[in-house]
Amino acid sequence: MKDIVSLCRRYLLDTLGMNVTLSTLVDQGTLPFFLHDHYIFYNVRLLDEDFIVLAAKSHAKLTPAAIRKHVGLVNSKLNIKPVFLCATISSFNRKRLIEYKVPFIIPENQMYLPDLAIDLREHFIKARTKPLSLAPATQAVVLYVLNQKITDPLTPKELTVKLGYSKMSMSRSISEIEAAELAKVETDGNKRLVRFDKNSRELWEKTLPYLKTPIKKIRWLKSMEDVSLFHEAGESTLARHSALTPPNQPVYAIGIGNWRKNRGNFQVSKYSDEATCKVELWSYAPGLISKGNKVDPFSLYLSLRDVKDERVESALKQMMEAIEW
DNA sequence: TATGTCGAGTGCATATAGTA
DNA sequence: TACTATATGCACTCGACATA
Repeated sequence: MKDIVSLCRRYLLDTLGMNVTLSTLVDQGTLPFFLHDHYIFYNVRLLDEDFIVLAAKSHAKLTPAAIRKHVGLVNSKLNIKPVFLCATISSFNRKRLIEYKVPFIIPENQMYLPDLAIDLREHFIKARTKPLSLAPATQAVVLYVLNQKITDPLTPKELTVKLGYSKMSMSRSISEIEAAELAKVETDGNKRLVRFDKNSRELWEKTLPYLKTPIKKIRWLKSMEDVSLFHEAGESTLARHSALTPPNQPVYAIGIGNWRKNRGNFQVSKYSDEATCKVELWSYAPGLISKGNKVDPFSLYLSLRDVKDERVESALKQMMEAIEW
């Protein structure tokens, strides 16, 4: 919290040439208790006017409407003009705050103080942090790039066409890829271009910590009637890439959405011993990425990397070593 | 300069699954 | 059963560009 206050002081000095002091509000008792969960309050004097600064403890849960309500409450209780202060803001929320005429300061970014006829804006810092793992749609994008060996820059629209996700999902995926520093994201006019500038091996190694198994669920089928809906997966495919013995019950994969659409057509068994094959329900459709009727080696690796079996571990190593990067 | 088009970003809504 | 988390789409808006 001390950081944002010093950032604010410095920002006011740089932009308005004012060396101000933010002192902790003494008379806090008159303010509703719940406000103290969200803000720390400071007094500040700007251009001969007193203000009370509501420094957000965490802006994540504060919507513009809530901030407007809180600011109005503080104004009515203390009869001093309030100013909302936080570290970052999205362009959407900035617009809403301006619509609501809520004075705010975003250090090193923007200051909106209508009472002082001040509306300074520089640039918007997107509150973007490194993801812990990639969304399934994002994982599909990276694996598509790896499998198809794509080097040309891609737009969200192209990815929408190629992978069948909505443009919004692809837009979010590109943001995730940018946040994880997996590729360079550039803008060309109103187009956004994602350029995977690493070689395949570098991209795979850099992406690996963010990747999850594609398997959401396992199902057992009494019979396999329409094999065209499925891609060969699991140990069945791994056996083709290595010296591993194929399993007695073949393993297949299908996107979970495709499974839901067709599940009335399958004879599902509760028990593996009465099934003829095992089906993995994947978070993305294996056919989006794979070129043939088998799942791609990268997704296969992710689907089996947690299997604690020396034979599988050895076969996976063998398969990955054989990949032509 | 005004206007239309299109790509992109956002909050919110919805469906689904997991968990207490 | 209710609540929560996750994943994705919808509706809307903004901004850049092309064209008249």
